[in-house]
Amino acid sequence: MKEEIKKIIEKAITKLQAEKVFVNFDLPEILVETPKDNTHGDYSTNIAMVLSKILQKNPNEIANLIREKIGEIKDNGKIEVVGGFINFYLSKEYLQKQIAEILKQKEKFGNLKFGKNKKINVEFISANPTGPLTLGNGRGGFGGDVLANVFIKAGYKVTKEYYINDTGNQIKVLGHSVLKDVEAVYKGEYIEELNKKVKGKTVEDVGEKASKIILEKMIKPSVKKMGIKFDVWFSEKSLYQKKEVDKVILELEKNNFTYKSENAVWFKSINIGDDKDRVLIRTDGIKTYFASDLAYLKNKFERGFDQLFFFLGADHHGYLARLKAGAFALDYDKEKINTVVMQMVRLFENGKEVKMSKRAGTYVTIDELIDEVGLDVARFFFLSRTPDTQFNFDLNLAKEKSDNNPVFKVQYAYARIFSILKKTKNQKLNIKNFSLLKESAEINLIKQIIKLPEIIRNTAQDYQTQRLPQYALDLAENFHSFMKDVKLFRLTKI
RNA sequence: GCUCCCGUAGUUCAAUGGAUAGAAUAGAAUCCUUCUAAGAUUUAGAUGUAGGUUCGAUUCCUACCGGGAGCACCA
Repeated sequence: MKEEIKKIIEKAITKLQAEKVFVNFDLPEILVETPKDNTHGDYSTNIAMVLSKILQKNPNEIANLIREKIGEIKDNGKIEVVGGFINFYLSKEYLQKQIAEILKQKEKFGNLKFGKNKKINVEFISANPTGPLTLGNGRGGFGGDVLANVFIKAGYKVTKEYYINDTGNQIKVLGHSVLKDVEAVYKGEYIEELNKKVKGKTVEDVGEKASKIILEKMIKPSVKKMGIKFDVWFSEKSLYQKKEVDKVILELEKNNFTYKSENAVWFKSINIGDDKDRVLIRTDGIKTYFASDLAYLKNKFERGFDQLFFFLGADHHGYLARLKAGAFALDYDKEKINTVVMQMVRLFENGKEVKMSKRAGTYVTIDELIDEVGLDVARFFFLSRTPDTQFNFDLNLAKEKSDNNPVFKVQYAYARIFSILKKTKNQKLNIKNFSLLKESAEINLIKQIIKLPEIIRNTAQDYQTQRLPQYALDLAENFHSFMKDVKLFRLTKI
């Protein structure tokens, strides 16, 4: 609808130019928006204000000229000019038709062609297999999952991917921790259990075995519990086994992006977007995580993705520059790399901050949270705020609040809808006459429902996933109002 | 010192450069006691400070104040 309005306005302006009412100018982009206040119409454009400078005319005058040229549009109730805005109102007939259309489309309603079937890789969580998933992973997990789902709905081909750092220093550290020797770092009950269970010849061996158990018995079940399904679990170790790390270092050498200094091999990234050079092979011969990250990046590009998304914690925000430099040096398009940086989740207890640390063993796991408040509450809780702002999490408050949490309003609406569907299951309903949908509660509900495609589109563009819980809440509220005002079964005895 | 994020009702959060800054929750008032719940309506209450750009700034720019994160041959 928005697009149609844009075209209509464009046509009107072009006509006015042809008639020499307007001078010729390059048409600026026409913004059609949904006003916050619905008395200002269902759609609205500020084009007249934008043009007032170019045309040296009063916005209201311009708006009226355009309004006249537009004439009447089918499906439109009325078009009004107010204070320079041109406001469009949808007619009841148009709205009623939308319901018929939705019933035809069923769950395909809201599917867009926006993504043009482009391939997107969304990597999220990717927590090291050295301990359980915590609240911070909850934020990245739900956020990544939902954004990936939005992309799917918007018409992209999406791969949800988890990168497992199953080799290297962290694994060695885990080994020490499980053996409880002097170099032990990680603490917690699970370490105690692994200490009893895992035996191995070397520290690395112990670490690797332990990390496999953590991945299979802790992380994967947590992910499942979160309602997330990954398409690919990608192992870092496999990159070494297939010599992809060596290959990528060779390629950088060939492209003249490496040098040796103090017996270490460096990636010359300082002049291509990064603020310093990065080590690829340390003096002791060990390749850094960044080296395998580049191999992984190359691997993703080779799989033919059009866009790569990384969900990063704020503590990794500097990572983007490094990755882009890597892509550039490897002759890939660095613009295909996108990151969503999630600010930190800080844990509070009784108003005081508790530093979360896997190493110190002070953290709240995502399992604990879900057990405590339920999956819906947890998901809704994390998703309802923008990734840009830090998240102060008070478990006591979350528990307390769960009784009057907005999510229950949404669940209640779902329950009521389900109940209606159950009641009508055995009745043969012949739904044809949509013109009966004319009460204001009905009209408002329809207007809310048909916002979905726009929500999907906007979110696919700006990644602000908090829009979705908000939409669900608005929809639930409209539905409750509707249930209050319209007695669905008033003619049948229940 | 440099880089990034954030300062909005009592609280938790919204607001593609637009119209009277929206919700939720807590507060006040009224209704409902249910088509399975925790439902509906009304009401009061906020943009850190100082400039700038703009017809118009919560949004963009600058400075300052405050909170957080990062600046390793760790990830």
